Amino acid sequence: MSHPQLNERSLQLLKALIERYISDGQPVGSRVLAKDSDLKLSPATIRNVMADLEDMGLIHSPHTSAGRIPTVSGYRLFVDSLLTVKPLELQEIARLQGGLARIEDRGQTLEAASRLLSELSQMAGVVTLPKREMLYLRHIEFLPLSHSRVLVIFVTNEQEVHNKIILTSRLFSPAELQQAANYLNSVYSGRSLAAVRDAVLKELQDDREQMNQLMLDAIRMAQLAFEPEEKKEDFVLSGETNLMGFSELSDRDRLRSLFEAFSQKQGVIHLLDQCMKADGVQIFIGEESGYEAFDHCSLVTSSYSVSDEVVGVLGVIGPTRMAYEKIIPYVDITAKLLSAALNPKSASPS
Amino acid sequence: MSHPQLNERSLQLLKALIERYISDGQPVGSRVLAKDSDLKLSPATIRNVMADLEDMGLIHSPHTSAGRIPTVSGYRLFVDSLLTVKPLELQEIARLQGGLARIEDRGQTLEAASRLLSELSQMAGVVTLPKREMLYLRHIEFLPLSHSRVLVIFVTNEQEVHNKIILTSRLFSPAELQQAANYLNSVYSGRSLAAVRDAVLKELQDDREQMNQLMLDAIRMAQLAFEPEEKKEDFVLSGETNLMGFSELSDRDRLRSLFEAFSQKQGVIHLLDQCMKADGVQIFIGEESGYEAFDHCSLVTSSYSVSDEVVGVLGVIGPTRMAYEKIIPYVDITAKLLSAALNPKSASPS
DNA sequence: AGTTGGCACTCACATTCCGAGAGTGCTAAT
DNA sequence: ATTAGCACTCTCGGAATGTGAGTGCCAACT
Repeated sequence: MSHPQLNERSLQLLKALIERYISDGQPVGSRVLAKDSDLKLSPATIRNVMADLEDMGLIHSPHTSAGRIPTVSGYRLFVDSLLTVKPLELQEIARLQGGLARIEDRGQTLEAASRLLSELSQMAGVVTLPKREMLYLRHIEFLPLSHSRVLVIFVTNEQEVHNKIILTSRLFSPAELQQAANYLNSVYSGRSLAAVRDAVLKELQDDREQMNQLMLDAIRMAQLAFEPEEKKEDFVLSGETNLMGFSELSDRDRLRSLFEAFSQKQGVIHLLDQCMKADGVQIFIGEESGYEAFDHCSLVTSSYSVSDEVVGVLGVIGPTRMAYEKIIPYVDITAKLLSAALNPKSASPS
Repeated sequence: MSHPQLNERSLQLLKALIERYISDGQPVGSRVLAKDSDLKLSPATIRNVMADLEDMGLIHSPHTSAGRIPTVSGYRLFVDSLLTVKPLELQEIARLQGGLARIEDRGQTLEAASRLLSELSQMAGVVTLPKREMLYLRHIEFLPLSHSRVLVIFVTNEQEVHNKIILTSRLFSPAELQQAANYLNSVYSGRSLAAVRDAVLKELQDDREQMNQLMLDAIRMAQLAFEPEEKKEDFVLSGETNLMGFSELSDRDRLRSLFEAFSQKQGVIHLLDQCMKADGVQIFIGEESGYEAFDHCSLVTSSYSVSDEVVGVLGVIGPTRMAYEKIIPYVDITAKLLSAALNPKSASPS
């Protein structure tokens, strides 16, 4: 067979080439690769193999007389089958844990996680806010504003406060609002917001007969309060400026469209949402993400959870040429630490 | 006198030169200036004047055979004494007003103002969050969390909800917390947070005798809730990416340090705080701001107010070479519109 | 058949070298 | 005081050139 094929040796060379390129940033030529890899082969042989790899679309050369650099498929094969990740040392983990645990405010915890990611990776770190739906309701409160506007305040998961202004059909007295809140608290407290919403809808459809006016009002307000809001989704980004240092992104237009994507938020959120389904570490390389602004970036993500429910995603954004073997464990451990920090503390015997 | 002096003519030429440079971005030579200005002077004469202006440090040439560009002092003189701002057309104002008025959520209003600034100017817009101190308290509420942690929720100015977790000295029952909140609401509602804090401190010092335990507890909690937090200050930034288009900022390191300043926030906040004292439009040109990252930027700001109290600052950030005569009225009007949008609506006869 | 040395060839990149153009400062004339 | 004239300086763009890295292919070797 003169057809290109992926034998053990070519894979080994591909691996060596990509590792070299990741650490150097320079196209890798046959000569350096010959010295770099353990294989005892001459540059000429390596050239043959490299030609095969190029035919298979795993590497390419930017111009005739330069070495080769990995393509997206090359990176993909690399991270899927060739990569050897180094697990972190326990000592290191303990150190990181210290930075995340025991922060009172939730927003600050997320920010700390994001900053942690960016500092570890020297690239950009991102953490989505927890999906509202997945949080469980702890307490709800209504506060009358002017006219028939009512401020709804609800607390979830011990710490987080959300608020929203709703327009009610008629004017309610403070006492009425208080009663409505009491009712809702007694019935729905402890359930997830998604569950509450479903239950509320069902109540409204099913049996209006046996409900008194108070309950009906309360339910109606709850419906308004918990109707889904697309706009509210958000993420915390840190270390964006680190990305300006990388030559592959320092092109004016690329950098600009990347930062524009960051401030539009919407596209990034959509991309991150996709990562919530899969568990474990997930990777998008270059164009794989489908967002033009991310064409020259890779995204390494992992989801995090509260009470065993996946509620959000965090990750690292950097140039496709990144040290995946380090970034992957970083993202992995940060996701676990963040989950631990957000979870209701286990009962601690004093 | 052969000494350089600032007569009417040289000022007129300086003005023409700066206007030309702002619109073109190219160093301005004697020839173009001769044609540009209304003065009937030969290039040679202009050259003499320009040499004088250079001696006075108002302009300088980047190299021997280029035209002149304004220095910081040149710009300063320009904006202080030479600038002719065009007031906006009423029609234009009405259009802008539409975008800002009638947004329910306060956070969104600030964001809208920031975006408005960046869109009008095609540069970056910034709006500080209102100073907490200046807001008046509308309602306060305590919610027990685990152990002796208490979630304090307080509403200010009709719409804004703040919250904070405090650690109390002992465990309080929900009923006790309710009573404390009732007490505080009855006594302090309607006053500014700063006033509340002062009053609370005074209460604690003055006459412990005639207070019952309940009031004392309430006061203590209020003290914890309202103690000043430096960290909470923040601003809303939009259109940062517009800045990447300007050649004078496209230098990698400059751009990076600028964006780093944006994400550090602290320095920017400090700078903006200084603008709160002066009223009317205020301008920092280049190094005047004292922050290295802003060396090549100008900042045009104005303060905005709620209930006739200055509570925050907004402005535009761009390269020193900006169309001040347009930006100044933009910033001015946006500040006024934002103040109007935030103020308690005047009673509207339906 | 796979591997290797040799060799001609191709490019990107840095360096150098003009030439053109813009703009200045100075001086002498008005 | 203003201006025309002139020599001079300096940047910028393009062309020419050399260098070095790296390739592809072929023929020879194992």
